[in-house]
Amino acid sequence: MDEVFRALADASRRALLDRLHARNGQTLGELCDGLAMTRQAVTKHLGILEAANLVTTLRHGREKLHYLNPVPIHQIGERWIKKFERGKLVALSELKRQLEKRDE
Amino acid sequence: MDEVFRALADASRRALLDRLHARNGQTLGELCDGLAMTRQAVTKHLGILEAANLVTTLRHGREKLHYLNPVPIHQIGERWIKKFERGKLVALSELKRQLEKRDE
DNA sequence: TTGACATGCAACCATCTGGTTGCCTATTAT
DNA sequence: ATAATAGGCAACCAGATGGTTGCATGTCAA
Repeated sequence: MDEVFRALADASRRALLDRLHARNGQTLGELCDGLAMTRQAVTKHLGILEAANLVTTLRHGREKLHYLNPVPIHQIGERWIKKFERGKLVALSELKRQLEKRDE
Repeated sequence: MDEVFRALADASRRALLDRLHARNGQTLGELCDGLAMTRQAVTKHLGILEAANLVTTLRHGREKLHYLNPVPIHQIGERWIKKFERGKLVALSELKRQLEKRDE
């Protein structure tokens, strides 16, 4: 879980996930295209995404195909984001209450 | 948006958010209780959470009260997580398809 | 008013991170 | 066979990060 959050904390990596979301199964070379980064930097990012189980790879000859695995993202949504959804209005009203009693 | 992801990338900070979710409006001292960290470390974490707009503070005399703001978390859910929800089954079936044509 | 309490500020430190360069290996096409 | 292509490995580097310690400031209570 921590690995997923960490992996998502970098904008370059989120961009890579976006690219795979747009077109799944891209090679390393394809994923490098147009990025202001070395291939090795991209390799490292993909390694981190893979370690977080957000990307799965598949060797096909000399090419390495990358596939997005959205399950961990979904889990974060379920196990983490949703927990804070319900509290939204409650929290705001409580803050309002506190602000109002500021000058007591 | 990037700041929010960054802020959430640390387990200590997520724990602080959890604490505030459990009981909103805690002072710095209260938030430090039971944590294996200096007060200053906690201060820094709270500063990062505040910069990401995940926490709002309110001075009350010599105390500083901390309030959770779940809106950015909600936004991540809306703008980011949901995008990958729909693709889940699609991606899996596509991966399956690729795996099957592996030995062509 | 003076001491205790809650927090703020700044310097310092080790380690992690994102990136680079240089070279090596494996596969494909001519 | 050989050259070009796709990718892997390892060392190195600057700057960010998470943490510490020491001291200063502001506020409340006796």
